[in-house]
Amino acid sequence: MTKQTASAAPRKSAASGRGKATRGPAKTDMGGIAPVDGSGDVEQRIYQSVFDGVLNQRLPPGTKLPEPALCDLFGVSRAVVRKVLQRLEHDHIIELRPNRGAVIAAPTPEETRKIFEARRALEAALVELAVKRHSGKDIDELHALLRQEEEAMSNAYQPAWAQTARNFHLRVAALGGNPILLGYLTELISRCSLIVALYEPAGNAACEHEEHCDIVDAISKGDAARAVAAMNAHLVGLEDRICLERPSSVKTLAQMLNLA
Amino acid sequence: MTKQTASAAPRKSAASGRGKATRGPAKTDMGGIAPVDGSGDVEQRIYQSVFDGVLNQRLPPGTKLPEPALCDLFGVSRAVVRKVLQRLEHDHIIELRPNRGAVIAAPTPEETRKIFEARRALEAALVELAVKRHSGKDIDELHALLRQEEEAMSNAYQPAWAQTARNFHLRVAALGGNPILLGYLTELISRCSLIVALYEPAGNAACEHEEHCDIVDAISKGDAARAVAAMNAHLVGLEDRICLERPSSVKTLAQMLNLA
DNA sequence: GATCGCAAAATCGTCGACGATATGAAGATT
DNA sequence: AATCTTCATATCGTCGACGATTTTGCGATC
Repeated sequence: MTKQTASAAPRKSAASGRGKATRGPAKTDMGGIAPVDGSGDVEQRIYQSVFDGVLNQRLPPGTKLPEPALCDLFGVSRAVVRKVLQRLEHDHIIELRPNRGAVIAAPTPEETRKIFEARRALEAALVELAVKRHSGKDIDELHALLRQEEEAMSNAYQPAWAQTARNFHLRVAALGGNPILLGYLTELISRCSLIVALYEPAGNAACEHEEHCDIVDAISKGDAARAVAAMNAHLVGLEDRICLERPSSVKTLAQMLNLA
Repeated sequence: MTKQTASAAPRKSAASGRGKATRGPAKTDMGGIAPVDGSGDVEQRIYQSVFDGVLNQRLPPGTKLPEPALCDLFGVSRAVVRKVLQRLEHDHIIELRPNRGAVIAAPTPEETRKIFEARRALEAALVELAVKRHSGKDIDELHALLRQEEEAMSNAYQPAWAQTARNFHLRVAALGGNPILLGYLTELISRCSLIVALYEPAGNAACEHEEHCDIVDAISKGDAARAVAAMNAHLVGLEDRICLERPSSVKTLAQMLNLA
C-alpha cells in the first residue's frame, strides 16, 4: 500500500487554514469514488482514490469528475482538487478539457499500441541494465515476488493479482538502477493497467506468471539477450491478449456515446 | 468581448476577470527573466521565459523564483503562476520545496549521468524505429536541418546552435513514430540542454555536426545497427565532453552556498 | 565580540467569491 | 412536429484575502 506515484520525495503540503472537513454527500454521479482511509495527506488520498476507482472499473472512461463534487467528497477547497487533477492529467489518467471539466481518459486502440511499443522499448533497456547490475540478493527478492504472485493467483481476485504483477515489473525495472527510466516506466505501467482494466482482465494469470519466471531465470543467469527477448515476448503476448479479447465491445460504444 | 480565443491545442485558458495588467517593477533579484513578446497565452509565456532564462544562463541553479515577483512581472494572479510552477517542477526545470518556494534545479553529477543514460536508451530505441519507418522525404528534411546546423555553426552564437541541435534530435526521434517516447525524450533533451548550459557550452559544434551527419547517413542507408551505434557514440561523446570540461567549477561552489 | 532568542517581514498554502463559458431545457417559429 | 432561439443552470478560470510557516533583522545576554 505504498505510494506508487513515481515521485517519492517532494509531495508534501502543509494543511493550514481552518479545517472544515465535513460537508454534504455527493450529489452527482460517479459512485465509484472511495474516499479510502482518512490517513495521510489529502492530495495523495484523492489521487489514489481516482486511480483505484479506474483500476477497479468503478470509473469507466468518459466519467466526469466535477470539481465541486470532489471538493464535497474530500472536504477540501477547489485549489487542492485542481492541483490533483492537473497531476492526474499529466499521468494520462484523466483528460482535462478547457472549460469543460475532467473525464476519465479513454485510450484509443492506436494509443494503446503506442503505449505498449513504448513500454517494450523501456523495459528492454531496463532489463538489459538489470542483467548487468543485479546482485544475488536481488534475485532472491524477485523469487519472493514470484511466490507472492502464485499466492495471489489462487485468490482469483483480479486487482490483487494485477498489483503483484505491477510490483514484479517495477522491481525488475528498479534493478536497472536508473530512476528516470524507472519513473517513465511507472507512468506507462499505470496507463497499461488502466487499459487492462478497460478491456477486461480475463486473467491469464497463469501464463503471465510463467513468463515472469522465464525473465527472472534469464536475469539470474546473466543472459542479457534472452532476458530482453523474454521480456519482449511477455509484453507482446500481453498486448495481443488484450487487443484480441475485446476489439470493440459495448464499453467502447458507451465511450462514444459519452464523447459525442 | 471577443478575447482572442485562438485555441491551438490543449494548453488554453480563458482570461476572465478584470485585467489589472500593470504593476510596479520587480523588487527582488532574478534579473534574468525576459517577459518576451506579449503574444500568445500567458502560461506558455511564463514557462518559456523561465526556460529561456535557464538556457541562456541568466538564471543559474539555485535562483529563487518567488511567486509574487512573477505575478508582478506578468500581471497575473498567483493561481496561474502556481500552475506554471507545477509544470516546471514536473519537467525538472525547477525544484518546489514545500513552504520554501521554487528554485532553479541544480542537477548533480550523479543525476547527470542517469539522465544521459536514459537519453541513450530512448534515442537508441527511437533511432531503431526511425530506420524502419522513415521515408525518402524524411531524409531530405534531415539534410535540410543539417544545412541549418552549418549555418548556425558559423554564427558562433551558442543558444542558436543549441536550438538547431535540439531540433535535429527531436526530428530524428519523431521519425520513430511514437509520440510517447518522443515526449519522454523531449523532456530529457530539455534537461540535457539545461545541464549543457550549466557546465558551459564550449561549443564543440563542428564535431557534433559531423556525428549528426553520420547518424543521418546510417538511417538513410537503412543500417539500424550502425545508426544506433552512431547515436550512442554521439551521446557518449557529448557526455564526456561535458563532464570532463567542468568536473567541479566555481558554479558548483556557488550552488553549495545557495543550498547550504 | 560572538551567540542566542525574539519579533517583524516575506512567502507559501488554502479558501471563498466573482465573472465567463459550456451545457441543458423550455419556448417560439417555420 | 421538428428546428432554431433564448434563457437558466452547472461548472470552470481567475482573483484577492487570510492564516501558517519560514526566513531575516535586531537586540539582549554571556
